[in-house]
Amino acid sequence: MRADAQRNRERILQAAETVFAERGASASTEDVAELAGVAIGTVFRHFPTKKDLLQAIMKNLMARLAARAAAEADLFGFFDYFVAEAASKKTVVELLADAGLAVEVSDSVQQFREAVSELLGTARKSGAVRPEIQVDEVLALLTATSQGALRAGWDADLRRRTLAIVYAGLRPA
Amino acid sequence: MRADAQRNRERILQAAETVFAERGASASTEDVAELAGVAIGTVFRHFPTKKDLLQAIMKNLMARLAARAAAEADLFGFFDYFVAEAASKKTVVELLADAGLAVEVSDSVQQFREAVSELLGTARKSGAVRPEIQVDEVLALLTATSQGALRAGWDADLRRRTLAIVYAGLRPA
Amino acid sequence: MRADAQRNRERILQAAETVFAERGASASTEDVAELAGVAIGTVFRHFPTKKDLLQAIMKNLMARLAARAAAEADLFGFFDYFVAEAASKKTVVELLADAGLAVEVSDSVQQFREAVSELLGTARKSGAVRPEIQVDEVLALLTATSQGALRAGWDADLRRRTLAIVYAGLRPA
Amino acid sequence: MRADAQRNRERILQAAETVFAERGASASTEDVAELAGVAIGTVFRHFPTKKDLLQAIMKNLMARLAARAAAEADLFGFFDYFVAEAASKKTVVELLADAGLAVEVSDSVQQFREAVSELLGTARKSGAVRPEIQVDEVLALLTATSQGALRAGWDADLRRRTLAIVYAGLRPA
DNA sequence: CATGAATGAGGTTTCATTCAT
DNA sequence: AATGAATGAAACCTCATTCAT
Repeated sequence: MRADAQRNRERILQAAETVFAERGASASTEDVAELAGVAIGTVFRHFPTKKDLLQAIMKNLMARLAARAAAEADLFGFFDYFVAEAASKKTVVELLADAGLAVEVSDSVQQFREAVSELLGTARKSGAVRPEIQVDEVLALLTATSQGALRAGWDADLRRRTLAIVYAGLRPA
Repeated sequence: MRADAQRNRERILQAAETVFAERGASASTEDVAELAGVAIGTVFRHFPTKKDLLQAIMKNLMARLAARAAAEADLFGFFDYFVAEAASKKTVVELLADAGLAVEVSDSVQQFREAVSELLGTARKSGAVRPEIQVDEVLALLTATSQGALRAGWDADLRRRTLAIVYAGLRPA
Repeated sequence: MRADAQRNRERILQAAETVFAERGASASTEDVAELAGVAIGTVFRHFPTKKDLLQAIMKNLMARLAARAAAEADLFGFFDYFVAEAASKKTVVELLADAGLAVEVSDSVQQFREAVSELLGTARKSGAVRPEIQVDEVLALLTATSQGALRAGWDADLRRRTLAIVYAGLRPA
Repeated sequence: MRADAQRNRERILQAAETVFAERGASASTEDVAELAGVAIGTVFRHFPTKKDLLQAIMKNLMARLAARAAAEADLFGFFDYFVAEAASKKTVVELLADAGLAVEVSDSVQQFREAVSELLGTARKSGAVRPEIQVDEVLALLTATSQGALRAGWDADLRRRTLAIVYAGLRPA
């Protein structure tokens, strides 16, 4: 791929993330093109369908989240970060949870899952989380609370109180 | 309203609930009309805009949920029911969480909130839930887990394990 | 026709005149029914198509104008009245000028024409109007200036100055 | 703009003028597209709303009329031309008189007004028109007679006789 | 490769007219 | 006769996708 094509690809992804984050996945591809500063044809050359574009964003996002999770030491800290982020990103969570798209980004999802699994292992060892809790439940709670935070527009205080309950549920009695 | 009109209104609402539950709020009004067995004009006579139709569904739903909550004795039992229901209804949860629509159905939302508040009061008195927990957090968790159950397609077992964590978080230590 | 049916017919005509005068001939029949205080079906029972309703209004109007013209002594006075009226009635003029409708109201048009002809005769005899001017031109100028007054929104002063020119054109040199 | 796009834009404008001239401003955009030989989307790409399309026609028309007025030496000659043209163009006159649209084409209207003003000046100087007559009245008469010619379907002879009266009104006694 | 104009299916909404109540 | 709910064609407009330039 030529250097300028690569540059375009990245600008499109960046623009798409912004646009879809602000207006949801039903925002138009034309708006993405405009923000990216390219013509609509260029978007479709890089991502043949809108679905492809959404998947690419998702992949990108999962990779970043996995990196973040890998760099983080504390499960609850990561949880806080993740849910706070979700509150400001519409698509992130829409896509995270949408099984229809998830199938074809399984690689990045897998990496993300492993990073969270790692954090969970540490948390269990340190006694911060009950030993019988598995990564699936943690991911489920992560998804659920992100969605809630995003779609119901929790304020910072409600978010804190709600997560406190979830954390209490994860801790040993 | 004439009897036949009333009957149609209900068939439309029923059809709309089904259609939007299956394909989300972006399904077409035309499909609703077809399933209801009426012409498109009839849908728009009863609900002048698509938004009106969505709001009517929402109102309906909240009323049913409030009734269910009022009839239920146990907070956790209601929680189980609610989240299981959500798993099979796309719109329910989309709408529940969408503030844009919520504004004009606030009456029914209010009733629902009160029914949940009642359950929470009972649960607190019986010692099943910590006294400092408020109705906002319970609603937040309800929304969050419904969304999760719905959008991420949790199976029955994952749902059970995830809710178990939430319940543990609500109980006194 | 039963007395109540007759009453309804008149209320509908009255309402139609108001509604179409305010919002033009593209206003909806439903709005006419509402203002008349009858159901839409009643409007269509009395006037099987919208065109019929418009024609009936036109007929009504022409009769009133003919009466007014017959009662008036001075051509220019009638002209003033007519154009001032037009300025506040959308449909009047739309319909007056629309040949498509005019065909089937020719009776009333004929009466109106004769009333104007009468006024013109008087004006010619008194020397206020040149003898070679015929009723067709007077009607043409009547239509033209009404349309202008209506659609271009002439204010009272512009109307006066414009009509003054027309009157000067009608008078002997 | 690409050459083909420019060509399409012009074909659409041309088609729109024809269609609206024949059937009035309530003719459908779809019919315009068909006559222009483009898809409906193309019309809306060039003119995002129907109103925009109507305004563009209006602008076009005013420019042509202004050019014609500027090229003409004689006020009465221009008047003849204008009213004869109107007789074959529905929209021309509908739009000319419709203040709702006029607001945003004021530039072209202004140019047209000035061209007529110029002709009027010449006519006054040559003694063909009374000195106290202003451009507003001339424009008013232009609008009025165009509307009349158009909507009432004056034939060539009636048009001539009617305009003769108007011209007599404009001339010094 | 990039551009951006063109396509056309599909969505929401309006409204004259019909017809069961 | 009156009612008003139902019909469905037709209007405007959007947007994912294709393709000539």
